[in-house]
Amino acid sequence: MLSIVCNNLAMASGKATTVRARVREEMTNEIKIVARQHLGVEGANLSLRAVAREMGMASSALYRYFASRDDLLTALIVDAYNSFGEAAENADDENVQPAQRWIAVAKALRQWALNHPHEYALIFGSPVPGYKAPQDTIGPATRTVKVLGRILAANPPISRPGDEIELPPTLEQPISNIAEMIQAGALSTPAMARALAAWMHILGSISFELFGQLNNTIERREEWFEYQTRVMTQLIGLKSE
Amino acid sequence: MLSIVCNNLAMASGKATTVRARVREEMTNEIKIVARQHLGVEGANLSLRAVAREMGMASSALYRYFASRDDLLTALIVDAYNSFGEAAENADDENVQPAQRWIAVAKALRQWALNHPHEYALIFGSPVPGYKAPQDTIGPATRTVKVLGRILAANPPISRPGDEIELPPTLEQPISNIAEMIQAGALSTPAMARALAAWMHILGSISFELFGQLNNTIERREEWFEYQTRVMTQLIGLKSE
DNA sequence: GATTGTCAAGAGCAGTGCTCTCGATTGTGT
DNA sequence: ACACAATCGAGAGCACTGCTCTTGACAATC
Repeated sequence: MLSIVCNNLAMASGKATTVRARVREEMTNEIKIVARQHLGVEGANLSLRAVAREMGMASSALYRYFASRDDLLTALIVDAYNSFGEAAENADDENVQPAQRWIAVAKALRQWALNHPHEYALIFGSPVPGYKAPQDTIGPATRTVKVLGRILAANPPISRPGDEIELPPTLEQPISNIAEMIQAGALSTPAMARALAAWMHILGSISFELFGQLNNTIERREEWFEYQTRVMTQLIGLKSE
Repeated sequence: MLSIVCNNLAMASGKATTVRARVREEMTNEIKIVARQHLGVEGANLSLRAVAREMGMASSALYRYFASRDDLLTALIVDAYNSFGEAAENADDENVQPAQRWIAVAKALRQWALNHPHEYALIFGSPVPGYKAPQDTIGPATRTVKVLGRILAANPPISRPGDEIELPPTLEQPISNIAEMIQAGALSTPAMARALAAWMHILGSISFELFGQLNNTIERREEWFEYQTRVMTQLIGLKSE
């Protein structure tokens, strides 16, 4: 039954190399799927042996596909980043007013986190002990912020009288570098800085809720999150309808 | 040599019960200290056996003092919450202007997190897998926000024209409940809501930096954090200088 | 058809949390 | 002062973990 799944997926992926390569690719995919499931019920401490057991193979055989447990974790992290970024991309609609655009993306990210709590914890939670994030993760990691950058670039924030807190000169360069990276180079540095603050607020707010800090305080979390995000869009200076 | 340390500390602690009780109390303290050190170099996966090894005793003997590894972790979490709250309390100076007060506390919290990264991860990072936060933690957890509440209560935020985003009616009650809890009941609910958003921004910003998301982007992190926090105080409506 | 590369399985090592039992020590009541 | 009870540390042991190495079976290639 495994082979059937493998063949189907191999067909879908399109890469028509040798049969062996296709099977191998499908095996690694299967492993990641099972590992993701185990991550969902077990938490961050993923057991290779348990994954192997569920797949009906010896634990040692897993090492043909992933050099170590950290390697498997890295693969899951990359996938999580991509899935997170994809959620943002799908939620973004260019035909919507800027503030609503930002809020919609933020809500989609929160919903993704609620649907994939352990994968969210994998990328934005405390780093796993012996693990060092490899270079593979920085690409997919920028995918999400690029969506936000697109919103900012398309709708340059209105200047907000009274908000002119002088940006320290030493921060000018790094902030404008970030603006370049997310392809919103036209933004003023204070606007970019406020947008970054809003970004950190989004992640902080999601983490706060997901990691249990909101228990026994606020129950209407969706509304609370949306309200907060709307306040932050006003801080950024995004026009609202 | 261990007994000497124990006696000294027992003298200091003052509780003059039986010798056995004092030694026991000091043993648990000693265990927590060693565990904290191991937490610092090893990360979240704390090894009871390693702690016991370092203390020169059998791993099974540890179970005389902590019923399980989770129990030891809980003790460390409670201590961390208290230490975190204490840092906030010490940083708060009533004779300072409101915005600067808020910023000073925020900076102190960030500094504490930088000095105790693993303890910070313990309380604000992803929850450890099989662990359920017991009731013991909610008391020390509110200690920090009460400091912020004190600042808000002593300096009711000025109303900010243009920021009147209607707070959803369903949020009125929970928000004012929070205001009550942190003893800032006089605050308006929108002001309280904005302060909460600022609080989540602080934690999000610290986590962002501490968990490595800021790598290769911003180097002047102290200035960056302070700038952001100042922006947020303006959002709250705290008077500056 | 023989060779080469790939794969899964098993045994084994060092480590983990945790339980149980067994002496030894200490504290307390008579 | 003595006996009883409570406490404590150590050791063995169980089931589990990540990981390595070796062995044998299979498939692709020349």
